[in-house]
Amino acid sequence: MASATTPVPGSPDWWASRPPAPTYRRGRPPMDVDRIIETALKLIDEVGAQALTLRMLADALDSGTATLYRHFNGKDELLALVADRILGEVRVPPEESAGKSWREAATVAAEAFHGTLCRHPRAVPLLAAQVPVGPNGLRARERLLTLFLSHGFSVRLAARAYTALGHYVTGFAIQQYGPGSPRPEDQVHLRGYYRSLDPAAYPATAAAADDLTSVPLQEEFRFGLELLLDGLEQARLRESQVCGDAVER
Amino acid sequence: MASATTPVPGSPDWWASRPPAPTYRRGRPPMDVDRIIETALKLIDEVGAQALTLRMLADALDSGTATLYRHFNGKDELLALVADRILGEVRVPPEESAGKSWREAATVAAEAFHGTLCRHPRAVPLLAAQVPVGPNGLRARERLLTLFLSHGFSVRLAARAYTALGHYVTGFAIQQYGPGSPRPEDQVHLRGYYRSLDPAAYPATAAAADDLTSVPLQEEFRFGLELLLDGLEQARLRESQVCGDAVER
DNA sequence: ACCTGAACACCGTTCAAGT
DNA sequence: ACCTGAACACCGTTCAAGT
Repeated sequence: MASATTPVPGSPDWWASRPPAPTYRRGRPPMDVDRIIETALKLIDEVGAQALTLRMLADALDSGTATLYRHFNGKDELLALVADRILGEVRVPPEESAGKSWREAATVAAEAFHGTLCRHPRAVPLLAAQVPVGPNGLRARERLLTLFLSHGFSVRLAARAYTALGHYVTGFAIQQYGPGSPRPEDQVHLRGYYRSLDPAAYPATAAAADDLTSVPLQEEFRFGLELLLDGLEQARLRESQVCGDAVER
Repeated sequence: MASATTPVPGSPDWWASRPPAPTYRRGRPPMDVDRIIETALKLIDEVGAQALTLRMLADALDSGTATLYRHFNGKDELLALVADRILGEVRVPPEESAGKSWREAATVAAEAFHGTLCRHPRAVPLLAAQVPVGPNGLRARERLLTLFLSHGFSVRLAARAYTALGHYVTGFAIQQYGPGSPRPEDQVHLRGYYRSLDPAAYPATAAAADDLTSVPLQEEFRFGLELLLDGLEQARLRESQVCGDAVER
């Protein structure tokens, strides 16, 4: 029943089959694989994950493509490692969340995640492509789940809240930075496009042209986030009314 | 200021530069480009957009790769056409929305969109990668905006509601069907993985392992959608309280 | 006028030969 | 034991030669 094939890079099985700590072989410095990932991320930020070439990466490292294969088994593995590397950049100040409500803390966490994605726009498709289960992905998931649980969410609702928030942030970022809209000034282009449409055929779109495009994306992100949190607030109230039990104090 | 380069396939400029009607040249039947897209979609459903090869497509059409270039300028253009083709599959029964509330109608629309994405799981990255401004994308946007406007939403709120819903559906689908989780049985794998984690290091994730993975994804989709609609309902109430004016009847 | 075989530059990947 | 030049199969794309 269980397949004997190599696990898909980025999948749970793949991460589980990796050496637990960053592959310290013998007494050599651990610079190797980290430096490759760091350089790959820098190149991806410049040209995009699609356009990144192993030859390009090898050149930047003053090496050859064959050498890269001593540290990972192909480009897919490299991209999975880079994706988790980016997740490791998300910084949520833990001291802040102490005195704050779950809602404030969730807002800070979602915006920290979104901010990190904004710093690596060309890498967003990497993050959106799969459920992040690398070490840094696990850490982020754990932190967010703990946040909800510690504020009285049931396990069930906490799990759903995490998934909904994660989907929203990555979904938003990929539409914001997808390959179809690489330039920031595309909003203006898009507005002109909506305006130029036949008002008879597209009355609503033409009327909403400005509102569809003029809103700063940061503000738009906040708006959708507030919608989700409003909904979560109601779900939590419903839950505590029906069951009357908080999971923990 | 304006660049003289070829517009990016899938961008507004690119769509605008295309022949408005499906390129009827002379009196030849319009089967050509449509048949290519149809065949490409079938192949993408089987092997994924990444693995689709122009040679593979040409073979399936009993032709050569060079012939394909007579109908579009490269693979990116083909993929943009396929993406809009998929959007054209979304069917929202218009008669249904007549007697329904905006909330019911929005639910039907979101689930129709989600259902279409579920029928083409391997093509989802195509849809998530950019703002859809092809003819079918425009049609869907127009329909949804009209829905909100006709139920008293302000233009501003309607635009944001559309964006939030669209982000949610595509964001959800890409996480559901991304290349990292191609198989349906991966949920079970993922649960085993969460359970196998060190409970000391990941107490919340281990505790929520079942809730993170056992929920049917269809139900999970509904849950997040309800959250969004709850939030929209509140935003609409706030809006009508403050302004006191409905846009139209 | 339209189609296409054959080539081109380049990709990810492999391996035998180096040190 | 570790590295890597050089090759391999194959990709998207082009163009001169066919009909």
